Amino acid sequence: METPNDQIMQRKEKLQKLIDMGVELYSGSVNRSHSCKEAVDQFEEGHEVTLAGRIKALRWHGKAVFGDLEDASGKVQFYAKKDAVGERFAELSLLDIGDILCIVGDLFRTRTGEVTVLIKDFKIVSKSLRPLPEKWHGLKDVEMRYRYRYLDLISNSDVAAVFKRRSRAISLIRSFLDEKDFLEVETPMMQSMAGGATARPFVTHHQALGVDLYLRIAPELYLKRLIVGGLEKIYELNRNFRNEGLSRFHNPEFTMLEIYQAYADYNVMMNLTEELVVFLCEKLLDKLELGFGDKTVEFKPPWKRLTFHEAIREIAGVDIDSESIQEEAERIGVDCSDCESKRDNILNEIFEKVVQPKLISPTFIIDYPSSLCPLSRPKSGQPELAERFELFVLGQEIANAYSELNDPGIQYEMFKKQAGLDLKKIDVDYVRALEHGMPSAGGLGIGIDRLMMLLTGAASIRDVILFPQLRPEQEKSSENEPA
RNA sequence: GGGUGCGUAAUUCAGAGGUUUAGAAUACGAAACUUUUAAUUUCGGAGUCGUGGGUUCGAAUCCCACCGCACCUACCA
Repeated sequence: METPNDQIMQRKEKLQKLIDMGVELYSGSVNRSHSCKEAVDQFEEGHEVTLAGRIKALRWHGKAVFGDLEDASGKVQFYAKKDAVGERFAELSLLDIGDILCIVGDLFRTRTGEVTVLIKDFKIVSKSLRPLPEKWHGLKDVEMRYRYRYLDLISNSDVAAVFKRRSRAISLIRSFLDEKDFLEVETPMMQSMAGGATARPFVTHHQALGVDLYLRIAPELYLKRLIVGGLEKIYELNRNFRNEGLSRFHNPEFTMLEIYQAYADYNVMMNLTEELVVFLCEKLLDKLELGFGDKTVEFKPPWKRLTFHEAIREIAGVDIDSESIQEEAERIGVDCSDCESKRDNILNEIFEKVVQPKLISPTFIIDYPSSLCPLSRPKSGQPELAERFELFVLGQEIANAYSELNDPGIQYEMFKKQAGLDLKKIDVDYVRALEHGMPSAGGLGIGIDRLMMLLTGAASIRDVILFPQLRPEQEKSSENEPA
């Protein structure tokens, strides 16, 4: 019922004119001789180049026009004049900002010294039917930036840089681990039981098998099966899915790096974590000190390592030997109403509320009370502590690691406790695998999206995920229909 | 789930203490211009002020509901 806006109408009219003129649009491959950047960097007066890209600006001068052509490498100016293109000038006059254009021409420098292509021949590769966002403020509306990421990428030049850095980081992680003889593996994302973490899963259904399947919340139990199978050093770098709330730090699907190493323990994984993150900082940023607002994060190793109890004593200033830890908590204003008066729960509450936000530069917190982490191996000689660490940076958890539990008896008891009465929820095959004997092992998980937030200075996880989860777009009007 | 804030042209933003026809810039159309580069000059078109109700002589503006988004908070490895 509504008419599309007049700019779309005008562009459609231009498209029709081009068609009427017999111009072939939306055609096939284009053989470029250079990228825009190469054309500028390798400038040679009079040298012919064939370039292609999106028109980002047009400056008309009657029977001549200057424009900016942009491809993935950068921008180059082109210049077309009626003398040089003859009657095809009419075709040029139907160009719009946003059109995809292939140009053939000779390089020259304008009187201000800018490298420019003097167009001899050209081809409209694709006509743009919708106007681009405003040229110097770019696209600001965050909803539109996430929803229409292509527009964000076209109009905000720094966005591509974030995702290029992310891609480079992923590639560096692989080469770092491959170099150390870790084997990259792929385990099921559709699992008949969603194990390895406690989170609400997404459910789907397999028609042919007639069973419900869960999108994995963690690859952990499959990776450990591979440790049983003798693959000693493995990692998986891929998506996990958790059916929980969205926030600045949570997206329903997120990228996780999990690494397992047989015969290692959490100390080995701690060193590996430190080495990996320092490696990434050096390769990606060429520095180990990052500023975030008024805070400075110092990645220079060795990183601070505090036991859970030390952290609470030193950072929260709590007397952890106190008779009444509850009183201590209340003294520093921590609400423990949900802690069921359990000492470890209260300590955990103090840790999360008071200690964690103060962990700015990378800090390993080690040796958690066993009761807080049933899935890890008790510390030898101190069964009340778990061989586990978490890495915190800027108050956010970045990594989590354990000396893995490999006792099938204890594992089975843990599963039974978690499953309650529903014994069908127990991954008996995993217990069976452990019964065949699993080497001691260190296991490490690193949240890649949060790590990328650090490495790009992003304030929201949505700034490091190309297409973050949003509520599906509503059918509002013909605005949404194809132009 | 709870709280706070925001939603005005294709885009970036003004306007909010109630008053003629809701402004600006970019973008778009017309005219001039064959070395401009945020091109310039002149003219023009473009908006159901998120949606729906209410108060009022009169609402973009005040009130209510809904929709969408953001932030905080809660839940959650």
